Amino acid sequence: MKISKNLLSGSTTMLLLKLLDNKDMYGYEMIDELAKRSDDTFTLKAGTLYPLLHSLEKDGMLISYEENPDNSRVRKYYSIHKDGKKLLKEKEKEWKIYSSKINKVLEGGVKFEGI
Amino acid sequence: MKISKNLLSGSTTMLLLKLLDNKDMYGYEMIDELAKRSDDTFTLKAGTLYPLLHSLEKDGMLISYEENPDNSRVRKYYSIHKDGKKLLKEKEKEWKIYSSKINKVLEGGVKFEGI
DNA sequence: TATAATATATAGATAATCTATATATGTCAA
DNA sequence: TTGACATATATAGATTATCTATATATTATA
Repeated sequence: MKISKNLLSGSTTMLLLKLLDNKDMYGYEMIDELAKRSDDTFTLKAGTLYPLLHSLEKDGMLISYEENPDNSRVRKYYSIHKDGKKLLKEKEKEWKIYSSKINKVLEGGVKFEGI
Repeated sequence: MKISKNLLSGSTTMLLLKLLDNKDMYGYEMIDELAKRSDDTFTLKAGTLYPLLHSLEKDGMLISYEENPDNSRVRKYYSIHKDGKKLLKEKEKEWKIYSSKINKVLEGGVKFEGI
C-alpha cells in the first residue's frame, strides 16, 4: 500500500535523524536504508531529501564531510550533531504522543496499549 | 505537548470520518469532540475544518442537513455516507501500516507490537 | 445593552512534500 | 570504446493540507 505523502509529512526529519543516530550516511544511502527498514513503505524522493539535509545542516543538526571510503567516487556524508540528537529525542516523544492519541480516537475514546 | 501541524497532516480526514461514523455532528461540535477524545492534543481550527467538510461533501463522502434539535439555533449537521465509510476503512488501514513502519524504523529494524 | 462564546465561511500565508530537470560519475554490455 | 543505465547530488516550481486572519450572524450572560 502506498502511503500518502501528507501522512508521511512531518516524520521525515525524525526518520532521517534516526538513521544518522546509528551511523554516518550519504544521501542516496539514506533513501535506500529507509526503504529497506520500512519494507519499501517509505520511499523518499531525492528532491525531498537533499533540500531537507541542507536545511538540517544549516540549522546545526547535522554536519557533512566528503569522503570516498571505497576509493570509488566522493560522497557527501552526514553526521548527527548534538542538537540533532536533542531534536531527535523531541521528535520521538512527539510521535509517541501523536500516535497514541490517534489510536485513542480510533478506538472510540478507549485507551490503547502503550503510553 | 503541542503536536506540529504537519504531523497531523493527512490524518485529519480520517479522524473526522471516525467521529461521524459514531454519530452525526455539526462542525463546531467536531472540533470540541476531537479535542476531548484526544485529551486536547488535536485542536482543529475552524479555518481547517469547514473547507475540509465542504470538500468531503463535494466528493460524496458526507451529506449535510440543517437542523435545530434543541430549538435554539439552526446548525449544519454532517452524516457519513457509504463512500465515506469506505474511505474511512482505507484510511485506518493506511494508518496502521504507516504507524507500524515508523515504529519499526524507530526500533532500529526490530518489529514492533501489533501488525 | 454590551461583551463573549458559539457557529459557519472564505481568502491568503506557510510549509513539506512532490515532479521535473540538470549535471556528473561509475559500471557494464555490445 | 561507446552508449545506456544506475548512482549521486542539486535546485526550481507545483501541489496540497494545514494555518492565520477576517467576516458575519446568533445566542448567552453580565
